[in-house]
Amino acid sequence: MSDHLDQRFIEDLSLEEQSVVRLDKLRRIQAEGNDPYPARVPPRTHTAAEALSLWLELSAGGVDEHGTPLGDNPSLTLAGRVVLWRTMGKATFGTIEDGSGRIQLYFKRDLLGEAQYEQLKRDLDIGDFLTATGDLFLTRSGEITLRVTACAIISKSLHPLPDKWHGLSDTEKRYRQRYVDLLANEESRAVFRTRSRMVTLMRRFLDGRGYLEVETPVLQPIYGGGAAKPFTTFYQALDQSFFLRIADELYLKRLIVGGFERVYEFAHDFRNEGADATHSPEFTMLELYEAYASYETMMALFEQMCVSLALELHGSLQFHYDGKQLDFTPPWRRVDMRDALIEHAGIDFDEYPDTEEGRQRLYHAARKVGIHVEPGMRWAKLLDEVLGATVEPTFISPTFLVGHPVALSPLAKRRPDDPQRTERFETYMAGFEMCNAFSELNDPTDQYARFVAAGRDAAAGDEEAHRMDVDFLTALAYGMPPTGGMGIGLDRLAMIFTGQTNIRDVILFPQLRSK
RNA sequence: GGGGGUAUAGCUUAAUGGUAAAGCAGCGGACUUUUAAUCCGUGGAUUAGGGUUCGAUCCCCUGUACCCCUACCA
Repeated sequence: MSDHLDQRFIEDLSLEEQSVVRLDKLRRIQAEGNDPYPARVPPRTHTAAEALSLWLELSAGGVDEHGTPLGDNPSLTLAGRVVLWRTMGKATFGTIEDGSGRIQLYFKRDLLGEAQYEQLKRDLDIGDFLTATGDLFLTRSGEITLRVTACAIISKSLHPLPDKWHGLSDTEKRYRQRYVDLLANEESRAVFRTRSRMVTLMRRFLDGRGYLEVETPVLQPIYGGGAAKPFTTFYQALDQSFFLRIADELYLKRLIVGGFERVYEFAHDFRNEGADATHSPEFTMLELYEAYASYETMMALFEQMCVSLALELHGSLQFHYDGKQLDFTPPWRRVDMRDALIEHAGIDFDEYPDTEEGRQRLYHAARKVGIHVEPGMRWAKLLDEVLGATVEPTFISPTFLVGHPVALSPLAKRRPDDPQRTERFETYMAGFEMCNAFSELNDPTDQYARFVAAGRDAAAGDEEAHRMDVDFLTALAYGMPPTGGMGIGLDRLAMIFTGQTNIRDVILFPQLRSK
């Protein structure tokens, strides 16, 4: 039945026995003059969900002993993927699924005619897309069902679907072939619907506050706005190496310089680093900047945004995540980094200045409280290690961590009361970082000094050190108003609101090694 | 990078140093209101390579992929 090209198709796609059978059915449908992939199909009059709710109206006037409405009973045309199929001789029940849900169809030989009925029985497989026209009735067991008078296969499926009851659970296949995961697992579809809804709500939230959504370059000649190893690429037309952005911070601030007072971007950022349950090398960050605002403004904004997300997505400010109870009720706890380190690690970083001597003493102090640190670690790195090991895991309900030292925050403004610390906060939920915000440093001379300091690390071989960006400094030198800015880890926030504990489960197509 | 785990039919699972089992899906048959329909019959599989062994899916080594922990990643 299959010609030469079909044989190659079977080999190249590694079609198994069942798929070859389906391919034969496909060819038979064509041989009988029907198109299994028609360009035009009868217009769908209702989705499954619409048909089900229509039944409430139709049945309001009562139904007869066959389950048919006594009153008006219009003809509807539905379409969807066949997910269940039960033939019982001269009658068949099938269930189709469309984007709105599922509905049962009833096929009766006497109604369809023997030829079409037998053809359907013979050529249709679970997984095929079907269009069906008929009227609604209620079966004996009380299920709303379409009594089909005309139908057609509108797309033939060659691969058998995963188990109708267990779905697809193989992790690797779920990531590699997300389409199979989605079509087989309603829970997976729900996760991505929720993520999408979350993004919509965030956009609406910001738009409602006069923010402007912008797009800035993914390919950047100098990577900046964070501390991370970049992906590198080559820009042929410019004959120059470029980097995939690790952040869009410095571009959004240029827009503030340019006079846009409130900007945001949902940015795909790229960091050429390890992947684990909370890190993906390609991830999404929402960054936003607001002129004449400070980190206090950002704190209130993030809190309000998350409260509205929790109410919209969970209907409550309290919900469970990974077995932990999270409480979003404002005001959120605010914890000073120095106080928290004294409390949880017994280390007061004010007693360890950022000098070689102070660094060494901090190293030993960290060792003493049992934290795994390396002798060569920089002061800021040591502090971060201690923080990550002792303080961060205690932040389950949303918590603002404030009071970061300048050395950890090269783009943040100094505190007026303590120039060695910054106007910065990070928000933690369920023990990991969700957001990072500060009063943006707008003093070009101080920013220059910070780049120079970072440049020493870069010269020492630290790929992650901030790079001197003269154009950015030039922008600041034209004058940037006092500005509050924030970066929100969108994937992580999606994990919180969808109950997922692995970042790959909220990314539609996570990268895996090629097989 | 280090450590641990997993890999069996299209899917979900079982078992064994001696012919690899089941449910769903498939194929053939019965059944004109089923509900994961049911009933009868039936084909199909041990991640790749090497070793030990009379014999390996199982034991050993190597590779590959995925997962977890750890490290890296503020």
